[in-house]
Amino acid sequence: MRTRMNREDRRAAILDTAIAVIGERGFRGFSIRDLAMRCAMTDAGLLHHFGSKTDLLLAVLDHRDAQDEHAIAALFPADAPPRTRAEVLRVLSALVARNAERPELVRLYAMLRVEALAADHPAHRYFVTRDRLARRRFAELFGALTDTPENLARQVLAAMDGLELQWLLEDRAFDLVATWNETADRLIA
Amino acid sequence: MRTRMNREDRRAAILDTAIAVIGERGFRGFSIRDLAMRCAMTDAGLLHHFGSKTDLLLAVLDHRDAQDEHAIAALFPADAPPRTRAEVLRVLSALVARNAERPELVRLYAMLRVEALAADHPAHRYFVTRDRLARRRFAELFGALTDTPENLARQVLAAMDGLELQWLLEDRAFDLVATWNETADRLIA
DNA sequence: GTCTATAGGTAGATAGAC
DNA sequence: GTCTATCTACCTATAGAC
Repeated sequence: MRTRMNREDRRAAILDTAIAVIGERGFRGFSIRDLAMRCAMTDAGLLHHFGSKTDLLLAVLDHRDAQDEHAIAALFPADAPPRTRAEVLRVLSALVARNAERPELVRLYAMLRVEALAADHPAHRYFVTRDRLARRRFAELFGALTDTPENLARQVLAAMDGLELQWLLEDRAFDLVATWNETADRLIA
Repeated sequence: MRTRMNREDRRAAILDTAIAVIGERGFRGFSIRDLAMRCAMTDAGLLHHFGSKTDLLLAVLDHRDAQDEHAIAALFPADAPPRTRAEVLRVLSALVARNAERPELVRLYAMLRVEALAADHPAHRYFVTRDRLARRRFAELFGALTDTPENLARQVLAAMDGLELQWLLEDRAFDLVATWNETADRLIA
């Protein structure tokens, strides 16, 4: 007796499982068949919803971006007001705290970002654009704090990503947010 | 007219090419056949030297460790003398400078470290052990500078790895060593 | 919307000739 | 030591039944 799902719910369920599977094995390392089994379907059934493996990957990334849009926009308002150091630290801490609640997502992006270094990877363009945007947003955030905001943005992003990966490597054995707050306090003048 | 190689030279040549190929596609993403072609051999010929794909990966890691042993030992002497802040910064800078000359190696380790998050990855144990050792060495290095050296070690390692990955993502468009020196100066009290 | 069946390709690994 | 040939297994994707 299987529960019937409508198109939207089924797609959403597949995408959620795909986040975990791709995060574990990478885009190249996972198979449609394996993902389909975890969704209690056949591979053909799954491909009915997403035409190809590549389309599935891009759908995962789009899906996540749509979900995160509001939260990100709230932290980085378009009118970009000048910020005090305390405000900046609070924004960064909130970002990390958000990620600390979504380890599968942190893992997905860590995996794909490295895999997508290869120019022929289907997510290569996506990550080039995404990282450029992240650097720009961070540089704007730091505009009032230093005369080389691009440089600081690079270092802060690197430290943040590095610490999140370390947190996964150590099986989340330390307090990510507390440790990040310490790093940020040292890194930002 | 092909150049004949003896066993040692052939193995070394394969391992060098494997560093590049695995760094580009990951362990799961590359094929023995592709690697063999880049070495101007067949897959069967290559497997004569390394019994299996997994054995090849472990041979790559062993090979690198043997090559790096001396350089690392010189930077982290076993008698572990107390260090001044300036000495510590110099050691870290030397480590990063060394990596800046070996981008294929940085990429290999970045790729494998993420891939090997999965417990069934053939290099999983290797990286668990390796990261623990790195944290211990760094903590020893920071012993005289702070009363929470393990905590600082984690943050410095994370920032270093994160910046090296950023450097690859941006196609080495910034000066890795200079940027790292700036980060380290801020991070280490 | 999900299935079975299958096409068509590529993978890792082995056997045996040279 | 390297080759050709081959085995077995798995992959993505499609066609068509229900």
